Amino acid sequence: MAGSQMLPKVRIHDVAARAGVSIATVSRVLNQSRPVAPDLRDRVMSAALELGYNANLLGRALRQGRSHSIGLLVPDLENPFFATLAQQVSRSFSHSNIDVYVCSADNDLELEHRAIASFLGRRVDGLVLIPCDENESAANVRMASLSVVTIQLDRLAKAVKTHYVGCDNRYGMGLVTSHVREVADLSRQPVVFVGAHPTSSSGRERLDTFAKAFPSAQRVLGSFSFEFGRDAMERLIRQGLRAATVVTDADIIALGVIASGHSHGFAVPDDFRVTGFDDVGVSFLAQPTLTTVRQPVDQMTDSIVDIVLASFDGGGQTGYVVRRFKPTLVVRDSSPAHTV
Amino acid sequence: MAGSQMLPKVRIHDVAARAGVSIATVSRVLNQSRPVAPDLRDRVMSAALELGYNANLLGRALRQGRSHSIGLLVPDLENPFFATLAQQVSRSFSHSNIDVYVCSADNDLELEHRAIASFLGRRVDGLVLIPCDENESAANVRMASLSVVTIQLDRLAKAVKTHYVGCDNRYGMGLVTSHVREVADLSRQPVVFVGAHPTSSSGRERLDTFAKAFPSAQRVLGSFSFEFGRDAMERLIRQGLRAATVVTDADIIALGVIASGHSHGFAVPDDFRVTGFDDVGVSFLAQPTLTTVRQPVDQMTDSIVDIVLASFDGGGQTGYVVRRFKPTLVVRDSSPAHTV
DNA sequence: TGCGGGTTGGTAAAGGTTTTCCCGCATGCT
DNA sequence: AGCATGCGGGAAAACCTTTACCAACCCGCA
Repeated sequence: MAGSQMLPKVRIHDVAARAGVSIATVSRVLNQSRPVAPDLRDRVMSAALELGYNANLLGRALRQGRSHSIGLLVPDLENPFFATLAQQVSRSFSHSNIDVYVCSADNDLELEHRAIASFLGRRVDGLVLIPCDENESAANVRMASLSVVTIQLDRLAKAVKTHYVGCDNRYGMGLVTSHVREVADLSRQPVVFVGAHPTSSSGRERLDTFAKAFPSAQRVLGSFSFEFGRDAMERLIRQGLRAATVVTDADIIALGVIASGHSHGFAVPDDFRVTGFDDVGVSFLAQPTLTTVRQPVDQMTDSIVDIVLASFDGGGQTGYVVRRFKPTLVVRDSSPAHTV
Repeated sequence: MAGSQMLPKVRIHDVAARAGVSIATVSRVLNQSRPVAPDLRDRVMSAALELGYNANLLGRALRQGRSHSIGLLVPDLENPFFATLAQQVSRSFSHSNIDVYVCSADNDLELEHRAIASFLGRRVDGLVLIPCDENESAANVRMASLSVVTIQLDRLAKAVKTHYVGCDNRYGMGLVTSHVREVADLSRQPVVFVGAHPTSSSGRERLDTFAKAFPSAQRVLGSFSFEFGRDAMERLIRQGLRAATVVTDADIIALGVIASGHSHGFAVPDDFRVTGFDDVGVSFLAQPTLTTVRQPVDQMTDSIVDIVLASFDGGGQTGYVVRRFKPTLVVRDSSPAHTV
């Protein structure tokens, strides 16, 4: 297809021929791996330029045993929090000479397995994983960790020992429950939890903390999605709920809750107070603006770079890095601190 | 780092030794490239399984001249429309044996260049590009198109001939302007355009069509982001605007517009009517739900698969595929068809 | 029995690069 | 003048796989 324009690939051999030197010299010039006489270097440089030489990274990786790339596997790119993580991981690595390649597992264990196997087959130098499921993903994560430096991000399949970067979900949900306890007029308004089934570590930690703070509160569980938040709220209202403080464990769920509340004619925060988690970009544009827990995403992704780079140098040292960043509570209009 | 657990990579040679056959036989069994006697095949299979053999895809790609992968380069993963496209492209390819790797250019021409060069160096079999800039990205797109089958998606750098898959933006914006003309009480409410600078083809096509329909309408231009939508509306209100039909060229901008309107005490759609474009997931959860133009994303990504697969077979035929899908207008509460 | 054809296994080349090893040359020192 | 040193260049091995080519074998058939 349009094959006519496809240029024949120019190899290092061609550059060498044009410059009148050996391929070793070309390689040394291009990688600056050893000093080369100025005149030869110039000849090589201009030859490469004129031919439009583009090194075959497969050959290089095969020879060097490293591909100068890492893989990032997210459960779902349509979840804005994961999209933000992906963007930030890329950004944090953009100043190193390591390429970041993103794959989506589409919340499917089989696809997760295939994606990891492909990454390993392509010999990525590191793998950043957000496991789909706290338990079921363990085998997949283990496979990765046996071959390459592996960092679990946000979610942890704790059955397998790897590096981990995330936020302190218990602490974050603790901030929420304190806030809710302080703000909600508990004598009149019930507290309700709407969140994901605890199949991911983040979800479980948040739910656990909430349950410990409000043992008798009603809980509605589903998935990390707008739709679930909307449907859950729908159900609650149908059950007769008319006022409550609704604690969710993700902004996208909170947005669904708010939308459903509005569509039934309720006011937020007057009738329902709502809190989120993650502080994704849209949350401060929600109506009303959303109280949520902000994760220090850029610090998290920066520390991933540190771990990866450190693993290249000190390939020998043992021990896994576990970094849990403290999130912060951002109080906005959906659950105002002052009495409404 | 935790290097102790790193398993030594098992090569095809090891499998062959364990099974007592030659490496050629192992390759033939694993790829089913030629029949192998049942007993040998079983020996090879179990040997591979026991050793946990994971083929080195670099070696394979180097030899075969194809990597069984394609690259997808988006300008910005935090833009939910691009995230959705990325997810859907992955999903559409998940039934072929082609891996999709996503990269973000972070709206930066230099990063866009680097990403494409890396993809080419890794010998992807195809490249799906959403160019950052209609004009400035042309050189980058051209570089790609000279080496590999290239498909521009959503945005088109028309200076370079490639395949293109997108939606008919003029038609889509035409649906909006008809709707606005029909709905808006033009005698009282002005029509205002808030959208991105026409540096991408989609943006330009949408703006052109709007400008042709409402030549004298005010226009505020910025970037494809929540923040711009909010700031633009802020400015309009400061300038004294109290009621209008605000046409935007992206849902994320529309969300910013609505948020700003609300925060200044205005009602949507009573004071301001707002329309979006793209129909990203959040738009039907916005408050009020957002009138927008839906792109048939799954059809678009499916046709990308078709183009890529076709280019593998009929490598010879010439001509570029250009598919512009008709979008549809989705009228919701932010600009109701009935009089408010 | 001899031969041809089809099937199956192995050997080796090829794909593009980096890097080790070695050699020649020039320089500096005694 | 002679020797040690060091710098820069080239040849070739190595990375891992697929595949073209060849050899061997088995079968049936004349």
